[in-house]
Amino acid sequence: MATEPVPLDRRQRRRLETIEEVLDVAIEVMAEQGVAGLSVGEVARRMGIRPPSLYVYFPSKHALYDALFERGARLLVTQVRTKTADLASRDASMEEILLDAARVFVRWTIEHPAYSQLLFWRPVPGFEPSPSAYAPATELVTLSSERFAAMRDRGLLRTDVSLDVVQRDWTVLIAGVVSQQLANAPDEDFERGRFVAALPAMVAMFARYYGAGPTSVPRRRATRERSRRSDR
Amino acid sequence: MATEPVPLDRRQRRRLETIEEVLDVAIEVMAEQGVAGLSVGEVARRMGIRPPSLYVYFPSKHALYDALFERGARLLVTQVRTKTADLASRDASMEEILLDAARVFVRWTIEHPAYSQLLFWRPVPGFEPSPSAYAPATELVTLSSERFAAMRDRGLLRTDVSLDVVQRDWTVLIAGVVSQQLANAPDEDFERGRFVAALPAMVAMFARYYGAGPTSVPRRRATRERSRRSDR
DNA sequence: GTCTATATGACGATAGAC
DNA sequence: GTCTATCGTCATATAGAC
Repeated sequence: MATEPVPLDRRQRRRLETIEEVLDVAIEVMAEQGVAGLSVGEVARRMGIRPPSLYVYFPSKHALYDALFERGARLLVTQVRTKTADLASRDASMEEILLDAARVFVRWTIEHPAYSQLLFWRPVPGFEPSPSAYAPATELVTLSSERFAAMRDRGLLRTDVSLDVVQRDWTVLIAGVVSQQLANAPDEDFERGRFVAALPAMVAMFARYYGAGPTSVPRRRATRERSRRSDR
Repeated sequence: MATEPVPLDRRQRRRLETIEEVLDVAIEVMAEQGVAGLSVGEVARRMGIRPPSLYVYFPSKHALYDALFERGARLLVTQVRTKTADLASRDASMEEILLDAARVFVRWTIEHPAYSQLLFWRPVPGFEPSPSAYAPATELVTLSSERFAAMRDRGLLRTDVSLDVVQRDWTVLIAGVVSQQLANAPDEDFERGRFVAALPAMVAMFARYYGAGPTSVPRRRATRERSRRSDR
């Protein structure tokens, strides 16, 4: 008798589809106009609807940014989970594991510059992601930290440095490559990127510095800071 | 007899002072509202004048950004020239020289986040610095390259890698520290910055990798890229 | 050089009819 | 859920009097 057994779900699904479309178009606009150049009116225009209609799905522009932030982080997490090779099973070197992970990560950021700017820079004055939107971004750090913990368990990592420090320095390295590429040569793709090309060397110096074993760390010298008069 | 021997210069000087004030206030606004949040009206408001008056000094908002870009680069160049210790005279190590230079550079960026975002990121959709505004920024690269060239001459640098590559990787490293600090912990100053604290280690791994001598590069292994199925 | 006045338009967001 | 209409605000930029 009921021709539509779940009419509510149908409507909800339609709603979700529209939301996805809004996000797709928003990313498109951001890629062209810059992250801060996103405008509700422009999104509506491209979707063929009027600006007020968007407010049915997003109560404010900030909410739109928030959803974009969360979706970006989710997409990147998925990419890292999916595309990173499971090198733990084989006896891969630290350098192999890290270069693989770095390539997957950096590739995504270069192919999704709009998301990356939103995720890794601070281009929107008033905007800070909500805790729920930030959650998947935290997962990225967790993933990376677990990888380092696993490497330490396998004896690939120096044991005289905390995992937090290793993790921090690793993010600095990756952020440097991404930042330089997106800021100075945003039109180059992953294969041609001049700063992406620095990845192997960066990973090599990192692995040589933080890797365990006598060959990788020949002379363990303290790297504490010195006070120097010249630096103000 | 002539009480004002150079009245034209006086007027010109007054004009230059006003321009300087505009730039000061503009930086102030950018620091609070974000680089993209700069508005001509807000600058005028804080100066106690009307927006049209600003157009006497800057024909457009882009021209204002351009002047800010140039001034930022000039300030940074001056800082690097002035504050960097002349370690070439003494027989300083590569690590000492680089850590000193890095600290001077990074300190300035942390203490001038608005300039830094304008200089090193791309926060303003339509804006690209004019060639003349870009000139002092180029000088920064030249300065750094000359430093590496000097180190090579003194036998501190590996000779099997081009200076361009060394220079590129160095910028990646510094950009990583600055980018992470400004994006993730913009409220921390230079001394307390958690990513600034990564500098000694980053410099150490760089020096160990690119420094000359048998102790710094124990096992010269090729770091060519491998094609791997997992990376898309 | 500074002002008033204004052109011109975009923006985010809301009210209320359908 | 979508629309028209509109509010209120802000923006960049220009014209022309003083």
